[in-house]
Amino acid sequence: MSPARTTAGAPISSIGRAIAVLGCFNERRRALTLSEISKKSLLPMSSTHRVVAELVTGGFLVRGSDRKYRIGTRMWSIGQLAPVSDQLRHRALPTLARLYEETGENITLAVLDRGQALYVDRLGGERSVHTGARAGGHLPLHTTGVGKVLLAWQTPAAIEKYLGRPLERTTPYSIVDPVKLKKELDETRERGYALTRQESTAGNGSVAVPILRGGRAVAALGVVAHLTHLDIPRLVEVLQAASESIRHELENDH
Amino acid sequence: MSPARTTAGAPISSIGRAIAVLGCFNERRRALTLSEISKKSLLPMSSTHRVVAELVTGGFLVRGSDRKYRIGTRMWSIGQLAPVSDQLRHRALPTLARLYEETGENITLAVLDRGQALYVDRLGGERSVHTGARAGGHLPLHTTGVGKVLLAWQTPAAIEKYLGRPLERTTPYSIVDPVKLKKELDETRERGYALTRQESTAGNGSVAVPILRGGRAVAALGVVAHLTHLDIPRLVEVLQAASESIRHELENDH
DNA sequence: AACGGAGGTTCCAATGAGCGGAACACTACT
DNA sequence: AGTAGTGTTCCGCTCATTGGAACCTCCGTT
Repeated sequence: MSPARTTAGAPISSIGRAIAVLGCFNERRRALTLSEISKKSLLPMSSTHRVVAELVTGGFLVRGSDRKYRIGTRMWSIGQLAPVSDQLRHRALPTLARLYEETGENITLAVLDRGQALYVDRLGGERSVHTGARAGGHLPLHTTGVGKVLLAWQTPAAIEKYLGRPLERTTPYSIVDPVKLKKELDETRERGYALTRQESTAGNGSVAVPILRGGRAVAALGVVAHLTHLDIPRLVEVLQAASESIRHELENDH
Repeated sequence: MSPARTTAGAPISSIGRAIAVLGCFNERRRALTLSEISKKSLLPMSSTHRVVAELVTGGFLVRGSDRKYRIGTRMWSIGQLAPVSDQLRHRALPTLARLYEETGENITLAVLDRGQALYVDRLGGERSVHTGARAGGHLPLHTTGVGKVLLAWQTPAAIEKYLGRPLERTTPYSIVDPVKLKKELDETRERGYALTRQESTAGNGSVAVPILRGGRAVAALGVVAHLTHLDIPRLVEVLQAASESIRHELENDH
């Protein structure tokens, strides 16, 4: 009897293990030692060692001079072929860059993916604050500006469905009460943009606007900044202009 | 005896097969049917079916309504964690966007990766011409502007090594004679930028400049456009300014 | 309606690739 | 020298993986 196959109930295939290993990496832990991978993936060391070695051979992992493993260029390269709102990203990028120049703060572009906000692009690293958002990363809908926007402009049914699930708390300011969140979403829809104050990360606030098509948000555009920098009226203005501009780009020749 | 393990000499592990399947996808073929994958990967249909099914379960592949398979969001998401010139890309993006606004043409940023030009960013889709370049894609060093730049500013030894290998031809204008290419590289270094005329794709030309650090090109910045649009003096000027600007960005606070 | 072909899926017996425990290295800190 | 943490190799058992074959489901054609 082989323990690993009996522990979790469902037997895990070799490929499933490889994916599990790759899944250990995330925005917080981009470099892992073998033991860390072993712990996170719940695989025995020797199995981890073998799987990891094969992934390195395939170029999906690389081992740095610090002996830690990282996601390899090959994985990035193939990943780029995924259809992740390609149109949107291409059309929006120049506008995002302009926003970044104007504000000097983190600019984020997110879409709805599997009940979370998927950040498809993010501009502005060192000049601005550190946020949880990363291109390729997922964050909850109810704690982020772009998330609240994406949720507010969904169908009522989809909103209800989201409210029915447990709402995770990430800071003391997170809105985790379904009733309060529903009210917040209504207000967001009314005023046309969303605000957060330390609901996702301490010290930060955000403003976000939807990119609308047929009454639904196909994406959300946001600015994250330190609370003390947050000039809301100005940001709302530039964001709404940018959103309009992207909407036009999307409508042109397509 | 299992044929698949004896055909190619080296036995291929389950994980290796999965990687081979994912490797079937490329810029030309972003959506594949099961049979196409089977043919390309040289795996029997039933094996392909199983491997693909597991990759779908893991979110590394998705099946569209056209029944074709595509790279999944999960793969993109994890791939984003790969350290692909992160600093460079973040710092350069606003400058790339400005270049795009100014020229309206394809702007590319590439680095050297495994003896090829790896496009780490590309701006400007529909407004401009169609090129072979794609963020995440690899192209030969000797047929592209950014490639010639990356090669020209390597060590003499690295250049000789490259010249020793067979040079692939992609258009009738490609330079595939090592002697001519060496001369071309010398000229490139002298004048400070590279030019191509239909050497990569028919009808297109390009201008490219290096982003230098310590006498070596850490990256190359290029513009690809239809030959008739190619205002070389102007492009050289804006590219060199942009290169300078990115070089400064890279030097600041790091 | 019958045919044919291509694409896709399921089945199943055989088997060897993957499995993980154990023993072994290597380093670092004490 | 001792201990703890990390990484690597070995090896016999076994079950997941394998691929041929049968089957299914759409097509367009006859």
